Amino acid sequence: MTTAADSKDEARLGLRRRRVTLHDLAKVAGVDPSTVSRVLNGDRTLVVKDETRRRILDAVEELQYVPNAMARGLRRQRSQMIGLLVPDIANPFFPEIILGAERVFSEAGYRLLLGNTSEDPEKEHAYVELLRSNVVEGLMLATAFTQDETVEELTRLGVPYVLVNRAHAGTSNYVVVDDRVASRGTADYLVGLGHRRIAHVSGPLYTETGLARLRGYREGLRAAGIEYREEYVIEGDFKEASGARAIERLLKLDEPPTALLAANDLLALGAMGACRSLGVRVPQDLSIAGFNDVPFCSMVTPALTSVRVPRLEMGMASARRLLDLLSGSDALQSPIVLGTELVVRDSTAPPSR
Amino acid sequence: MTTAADSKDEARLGLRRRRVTLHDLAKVAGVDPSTVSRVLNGDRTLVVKDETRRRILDAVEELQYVPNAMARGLRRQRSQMIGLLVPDIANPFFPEIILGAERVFSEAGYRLLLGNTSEDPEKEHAYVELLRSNVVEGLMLATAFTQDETVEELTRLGVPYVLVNRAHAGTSNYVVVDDRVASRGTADYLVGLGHRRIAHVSGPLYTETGLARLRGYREGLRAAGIEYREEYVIEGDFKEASGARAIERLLKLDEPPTALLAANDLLALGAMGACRSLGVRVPQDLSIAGFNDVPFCSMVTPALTSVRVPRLEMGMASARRLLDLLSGSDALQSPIVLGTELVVRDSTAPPSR
DNA sequence: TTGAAAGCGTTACCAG
DNA sequence: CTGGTAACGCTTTCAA
Repeated sequence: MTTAADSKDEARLGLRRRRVTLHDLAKVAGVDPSTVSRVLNGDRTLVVKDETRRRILDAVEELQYVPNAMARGLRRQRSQMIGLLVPDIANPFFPEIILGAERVFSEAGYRLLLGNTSEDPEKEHAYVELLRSNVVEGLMLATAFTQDETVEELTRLGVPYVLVNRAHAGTSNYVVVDDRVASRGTADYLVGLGHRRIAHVSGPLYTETGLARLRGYREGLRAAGIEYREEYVIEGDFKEASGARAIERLLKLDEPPTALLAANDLLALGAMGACRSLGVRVPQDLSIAGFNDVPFCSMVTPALTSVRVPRLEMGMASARRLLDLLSGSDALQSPIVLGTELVVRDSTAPPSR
Repeated sequence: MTTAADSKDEARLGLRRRRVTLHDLAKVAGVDPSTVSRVLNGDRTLVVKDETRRRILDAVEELQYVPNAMARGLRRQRSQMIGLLVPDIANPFFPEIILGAERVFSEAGYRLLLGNTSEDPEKEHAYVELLRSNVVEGLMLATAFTQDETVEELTRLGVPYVLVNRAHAGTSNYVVVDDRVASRGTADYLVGLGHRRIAHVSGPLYTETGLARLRGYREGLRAAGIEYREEYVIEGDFKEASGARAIERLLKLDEPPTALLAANDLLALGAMGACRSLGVRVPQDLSIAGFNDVPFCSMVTPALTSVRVPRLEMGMASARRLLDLLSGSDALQSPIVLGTELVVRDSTAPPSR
């Protein structure tokens, strides 16, 4: 018992005392380390005498024992960590995805290693190495601009990964929304308001999302019997500035549009800003709709009509899928497609002309 | 050489082949594992024959060897990981802090484990355990509502940690801005515009930041010889709704204020929203200033005047301090206080009455 | 029901 | 300059 007491004093002493190991604990409890391990891992198959268990648990309390995760990980070949890669945490699209993932993972006893790739392929690759070095057991990629190369490398390595908000031909482990259908829905809505001259600022057309949203737009117009006008479609880059630039060009046309379907909220916001400085009123002179429904949509004036993407759900679903993969369920599951919803606010109205 | 070739074929085969260890590598290179280790760790003191080095490096390429981080960590007693705790990633105040920290840490070869505490003391405590279990080497706490208990426990344990945007008596390892001075600056500015009836929606008064900003406000008024009016100060909780509630009460007063100094941007935004629905024009009828300058300040209409807090810098400085701590520099450093700047936008103007 | 021993994949020390 | 060997702290057979 003196051992225990001494240790306690040591603990009070504080600062950087040697870590308590299973060994110390076993000595204090008067049993073998392996027995301690069994008790601590709640091994239900092996039965342990009640009194022994008691003694061990007491010792744990006494010594404030916490197992060393690296030793355990090395032995078990599991780190209990997941890597989550995002292109830019500051982009309001991602935090909720992270939140959703964190919720599911922490519930399952996994920790989250966060990586901001800044859309840099090298950084991205560094995180693949992390997987190979057993730092993480799986990877969640929320990086839309990802080099396909990375995805292919992961597939080749045969390691567990899931794609968030992005599809890929080589896998079915991804969670997305149907961008085409959602975009089509917004187009339909604008048509329903009475608009005929509807423009579109797209995302980069080398991204899946950019393309799909453009397709949805075209589909909506076609269904309404509205002729496609090339000058009404401008390729942007998902950032504010290109939305502003687009609107400036559109308003110079002989027949300017009465509505704008932007491929994301930032583009819409940029467009709104440009309208303000040009003295064009939204929605009276021009209706604007965005995509993603990031938090600021409801904060700007006029509040922005947008497509709600269930980001929290997306993060959670992706995490669950990855967990499935990790538990070795080899059953090939199909991609997960989540539903969207058009949130109508104040930036859209019937055309006044 | 056959071994190497075989391994290569195995690699092409892909899927879940056994990990390559230092042993395999040593065999292929025809040297002892310890020699490989020396070469790979770039030990400059020990000299290695060029040809040996060459052979080893070739083998690394050949086998695509990546060291096992857990084995290394166990041996070296270092995980190369830092835990970063935030109360809520979705709060726009935090992403940039995370970004700054990530930048510094990844440069230094550390990885970031992200923890969302949701202001839940239990979760917070779970992350302290992570430290004790050697998962992370240090902790960065960006949680303003943190129980003091946690900080004290960390101090007692003698482990490396740093506080972000929050001071604490028991330590000098924190990075903050001078909230009082910044708040005072905004008050001075409003006074300078000609306002005399200036109200304040504070943060929770059990937070350091909440208190300090209130003090700055009072100081500014006192310096201008403006009498303190109790009914002009309302305690909020840093969230939109309480900003709205506050403004409703303030506008019912016999002498409603002509300016509002909000303790953060969310409060200011809530106030702005309430003004809109009450038909009160900003800034003509009421000037509003916020605090933190989160990204949406420049996006709302009218754009919100606010105090810029160097969040990226804050994340970086905190990370650097933690790195210092980790490298065992025992030199007691003083707290880091970063400068702020008032960003004047469209939500503030001279009083019209 | 418990103990002993053999690793997990590294690194660091000591010989040679 | 390089090889052997003993840990790091834990889990998991295999015996007893």
